[in-house]
Amino acid sequence: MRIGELSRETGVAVPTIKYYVREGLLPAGRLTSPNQAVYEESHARRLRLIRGLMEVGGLSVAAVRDVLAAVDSPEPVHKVLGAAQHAVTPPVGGDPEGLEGARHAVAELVRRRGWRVDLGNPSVEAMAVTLATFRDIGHGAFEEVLDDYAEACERIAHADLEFVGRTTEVERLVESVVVGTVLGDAVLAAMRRLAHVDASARRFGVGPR
Amino acid sequence: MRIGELSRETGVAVPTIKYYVREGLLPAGRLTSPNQAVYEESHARRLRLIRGLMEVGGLSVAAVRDVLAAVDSPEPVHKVLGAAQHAVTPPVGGDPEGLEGARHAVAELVRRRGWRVDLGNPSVEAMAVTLATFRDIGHGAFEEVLDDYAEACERIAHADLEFVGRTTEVERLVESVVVGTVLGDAVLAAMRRLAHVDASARRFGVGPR
DNA sequence: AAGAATGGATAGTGGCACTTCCCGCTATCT
DNA sequence: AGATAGCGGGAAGTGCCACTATCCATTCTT
Repeated sequence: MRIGELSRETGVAVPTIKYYVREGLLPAGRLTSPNQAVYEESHARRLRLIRGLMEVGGLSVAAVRDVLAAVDSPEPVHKVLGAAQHAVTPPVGGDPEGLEGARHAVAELVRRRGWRVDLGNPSVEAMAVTLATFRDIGHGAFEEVLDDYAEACERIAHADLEFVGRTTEVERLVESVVVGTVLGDAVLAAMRRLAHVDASARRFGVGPR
Repeated sequence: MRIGELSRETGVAVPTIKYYVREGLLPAGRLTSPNQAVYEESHARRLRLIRGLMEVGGLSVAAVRDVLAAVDSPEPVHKVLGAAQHAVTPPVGGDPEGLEGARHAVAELVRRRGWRVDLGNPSVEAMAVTLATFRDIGHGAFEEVLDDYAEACERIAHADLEFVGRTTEVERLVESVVVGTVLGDAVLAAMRRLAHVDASARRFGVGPR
């Protein structure tokens, strides 16, 4: 496959493909002469993965690079999970007012649920920052739903692990972890909105049906 | 309060505050003379809300404007929910290969769960695009977990409605809907990651404890 | 009285994800 | 064999976004 075909195949413009190669997201094609190269089906697959992570997952080029590095690394799955999460968790913004208290609330939650989670985990901090923001803007009562969220998340995590375990091709198991992590967020967010609409319709008796 | 104090109070630079006023995110201060204005505590609260939506919720200035318009509108709560969701749902990117089939999968899910959701809802389309992307990159098996996700989301939506119902100040009820929708996503994503780490630790027997 | 701060407006900045342009070469059509 | 299209590689440019800097005349603070 030449670059033009790759472009047609995936819907990604040729200069964009070149850009991704320069940025280290996509391996270069195999040169057959000083200015001709061939691309394999694996390039097309990788390219679709890149676009999915960016367009649906909302990742930046830099984040995609980190995530793909995790996918390609020979680490065991649970280490890759950590690396992928680290790459995906956006660098936390400024630190809000009640951050210390929010950190404590997260630690308490982790303890209550008996989660085997290191409190240095970036998601712990991300959650603390979010809870602190809830407090700052006067909606600290949100913390009362945390346990409901936690139970829901336990169920989701269990299902996610099942899904990953079902992946037949072992060499793409790590990829399915990463994809499930990133794109799963998008599905979850969309589905939560649908559930909101439904719950709201039931309570206020409006909408279809 | 003058603009300098407002800036110190909220940690937002003075030119940035002026920018938000120009962009219609923040009402202007009340002029006491041609070049002096006073700001109330409400401005500080609104400013913190803006920063929270942007930094934690990841919304653009334009999205924040739309969300705040919903907050300020005199519509009933369930209408505001729809408007807020519309404002928050990022315009869907390109349409992937198997979009039609994915749309069908979403419609089936909605039918199965008996959700009172209009299939024209932007979140339906967002979810279809995401599922189509899963298929495109060879992880269509993800759809097998949709029902687990759905049950988890029903629980979450129920808890969210409870939370909103507990809001005592009626005039900020709509705000709590919007905040819960936007920042709740961030909490949910972070918590799902923590649950992943825990589930992975249990299955592979690593990590703390 | 003097220095700092303000409202309002215009222009400029830095980061990001491309996109354009160019060169000399190669593949393909006729 | 010649014409035409496509290619690899690199440098520069584009458009958008969220600010940020500068300016001026006025007003507040000390």
